[in-house]
Amino acid sequence: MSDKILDTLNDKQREAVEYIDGALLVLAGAGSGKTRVITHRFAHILREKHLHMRNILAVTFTNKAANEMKERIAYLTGRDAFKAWVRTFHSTGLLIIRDNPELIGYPSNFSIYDDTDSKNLVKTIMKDLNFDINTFAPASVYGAISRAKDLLISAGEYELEANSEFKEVVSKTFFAYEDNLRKNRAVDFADLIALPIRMFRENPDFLDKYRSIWKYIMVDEFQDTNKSQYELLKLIIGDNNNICVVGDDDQSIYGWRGAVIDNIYDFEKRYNAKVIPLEQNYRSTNIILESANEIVQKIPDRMSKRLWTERVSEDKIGVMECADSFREAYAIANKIKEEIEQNNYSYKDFAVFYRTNAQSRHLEEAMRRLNIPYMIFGGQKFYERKEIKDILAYIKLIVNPYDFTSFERIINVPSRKIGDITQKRITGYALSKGISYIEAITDAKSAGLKGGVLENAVNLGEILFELNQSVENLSPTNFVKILIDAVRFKDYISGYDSDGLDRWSNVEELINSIRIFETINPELNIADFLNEVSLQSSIDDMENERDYVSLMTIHNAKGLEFGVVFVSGVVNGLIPHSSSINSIKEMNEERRLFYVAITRAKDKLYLSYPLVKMSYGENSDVEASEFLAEIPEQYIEMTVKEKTEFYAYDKPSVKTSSRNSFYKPKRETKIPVSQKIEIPVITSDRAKTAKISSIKDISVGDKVIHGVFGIGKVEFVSEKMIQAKFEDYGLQQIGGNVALSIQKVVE
DNA sequence: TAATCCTTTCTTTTT
DNA sequence: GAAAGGATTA
Repeated sequence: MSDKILDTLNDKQREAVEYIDGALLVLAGAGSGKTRVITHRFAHILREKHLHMRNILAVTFTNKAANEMKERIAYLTGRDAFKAWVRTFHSTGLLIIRDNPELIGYPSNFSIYDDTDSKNLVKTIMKDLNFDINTFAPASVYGAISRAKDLLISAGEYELEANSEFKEVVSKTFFAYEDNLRKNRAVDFADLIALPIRMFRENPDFLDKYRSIWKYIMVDEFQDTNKSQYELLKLIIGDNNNICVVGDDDQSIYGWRGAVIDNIYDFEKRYNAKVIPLEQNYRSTNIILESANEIVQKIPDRMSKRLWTERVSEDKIGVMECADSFREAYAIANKIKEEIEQNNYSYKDFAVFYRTNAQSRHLEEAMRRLNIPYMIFGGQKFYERKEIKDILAYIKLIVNPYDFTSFERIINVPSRKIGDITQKRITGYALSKGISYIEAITDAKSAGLKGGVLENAVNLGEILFELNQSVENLSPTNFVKILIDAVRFKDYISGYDSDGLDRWSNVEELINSIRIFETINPELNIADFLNEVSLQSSIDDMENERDYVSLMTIHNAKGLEFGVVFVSGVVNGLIPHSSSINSIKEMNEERRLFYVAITRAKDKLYLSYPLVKMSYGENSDVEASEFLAEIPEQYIEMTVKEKTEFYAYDKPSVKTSSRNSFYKPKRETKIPVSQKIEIPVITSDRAKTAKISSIKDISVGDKVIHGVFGIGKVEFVSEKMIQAKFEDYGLQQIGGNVALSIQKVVE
């Protein structure tokens, strides 16, 4: 009889799946089917041991991976895997804290600070402590604090080893930072792991509860766990040796975030684990795989494993030497078009990787001009856009009125004529009385505010108070709509700058995602939505239905695969990055990073590099990455080779910034005359639009453009609103400040 | 005292 | 080429 759990596996995979009791280390090379091993093993254990879904804990690094695993498990078991404990480390930690926050003295409505929030807090603290922000960057101080927390080092312990000026600054900031997190009733990312550890250590009963639930444990991407994550695991494991970790030391690329490869070696010894290497790669061709092997084999102390593949191909690795990164982007875009025409690929089969987010701009521009649908993952993430963070800060403050960082963020947004000095009055008042910021704003008179400023403050306080009372009662969508309306966010955002329309459409997208959240989780409120978004990662919302080219950093690409992969900016200074050249350890990580990039490719790989790179707004000459020379010559084919001797004209830009938009001649941009690649002249990639000053400028029959709905035709106009029919969204009513949300399309 | 404009600084990667 | 700090204006 056929068995879909075991039959489709190769010998090694099957061995790993069937090795149920005792510790197991699966050394899973790139593309060797590790997700398959985890999901099949999950299903197999359930069946063999007659367990409930909740009895197995599987930890991954992204929500996307978790969701895919749940789907696979559902398919394999024929059971509802929605409740399966397949989660990220951080969301597992959050769940444990939420289970009983009183154990660490937190209320149930605590806030979660993301990196930006935490950095802001550090900065405020450093200013308060009179530290020079120019000498000691708040970002690196926060980095030091969070690395310490990942190592489970407390502020007190850090202080003992603070033997430099920088470390002393960190130490003092660290104390205040922890103190402030508590006062703000907030936890940061590191706390999501560190606090559960504390809860478990201090409350054995609490730990026992989880130990009795989780009878089997699996961890994905184990090479990327840091000290605290490993500690948390050790606590959960206890005497139960039924733990399986899956990892690949060659793909460890998060050392800078505190990940320790040594965890793998330690695991093997500590638990006397059986080691099963998975060496057959099902993803890449022999040429791609052998080239990748060349890159990492120079790293000493690797765990022994040599990947092999049955996929033999004639296709060499395409190398593209381009005049500058602008032309590089066009070369890539053109190559994508060419591949699609010749080889029946669709856009989904392509990905372009880069080392730094800043590199995405040229690529984006090239994709747009050549009409290639694309999606950028990471970088300026949706939830990190200013307007979105502002609204989320409002919600955070309403849910947790003691949250200073959120208070500080929104107190003068939109402008309420409350500057630094007035703000300090309010915070001073709140702290001296021990009351929440919402109470302090509402009682701003006692804080010493007067006149219009006082009125503004009190008004805001009342809005926030009302909403605070309604967190449980209002549906998330209504909650956020009322909020946005009450603080006149639309008027503010629309008059913001020339991007006002874009920004407002982001806000509408936020409302939309809240609506979706509400539909999926009808019983949850806006506070639950906050928890969800704080832990979302950049590739989580990757969808399968639409056809587009994926653009992302190499770090974001881990775990993914594409038919054709482009790695751009393969120059010394980016890959390997200039900040790594002085450290052997970091150089090895750069190697692994390049290895990860290469091994994402199934059929074809292109490596491209510019001869001139823009940095600090200045052009400088660069050379091809030293790693490139390590790829065997017979595997390489030079597909594009441009020269840089000829300089023609300044490159045009699709979008000019609203400020400083006057023409400023820059250093000549190098564009060779003998150029095969065509830059299309685009008259307009958007409809030409004209701003209107009031609703009176619109009449029935006009074509209009709306940030979210796109282009539509006006069918009805009244004094206060218009109705228009949109291509994708049908008939929509637009009210409020119509002049700001709509523009006329000029034929 | 807040908002605006101009100058300076700085860019790795992210759950 | 953007974001953030500092000086200037209102």
